[in-house]
Amino acid sequence: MKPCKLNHRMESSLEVDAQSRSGSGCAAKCGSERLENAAKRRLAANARERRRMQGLNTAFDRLRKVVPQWGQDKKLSKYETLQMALSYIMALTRILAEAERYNTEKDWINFHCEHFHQENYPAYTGQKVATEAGPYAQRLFSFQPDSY
DNA sequence: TAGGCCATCTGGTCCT
DNA sequence: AGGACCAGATGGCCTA
Repeated sequence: MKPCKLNHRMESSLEVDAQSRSGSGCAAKCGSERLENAAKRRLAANARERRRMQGLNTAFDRLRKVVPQWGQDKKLSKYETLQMALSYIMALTRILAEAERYNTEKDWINFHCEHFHQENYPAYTGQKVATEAGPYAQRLFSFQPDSY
């Protein structure tokens, strides 16, 4: 949980709001009720936003689990996860396309078993496929992510 | 210590 | 009106 500096900012802005309203006819009680309701709405919105972001993070975690992450002891960042998912999907799409070009299932499986190893994958973000990895890996992971 | 990544708060906009 | 979504701001934590 983060410290509540921002809450202090919120409180002060609400104070300004309340002061501007209560100056004329509005009773002090009315002003304080408005202030209280505004604060409650804000807190509720904050809680909703927290839940929403937690849901998003859960989705990222699920995506991390299905995306290749060989030997990466460190967890992929959100950006890296998206880039890797994109590369992975494109690679699988290519594999399916290749399958149509091979006559027998056995030929196709043999072809991919020979080349489908970790060293043929670039490590997710922006790394170019090493030329030594061979034409298969280059075809498989030709995608280059945009730079920031 | 700087830079990257992240969680949270916040106000604005859009949608129902 | 209220909720969902988004982007900007801010500050904490971690690592090179």
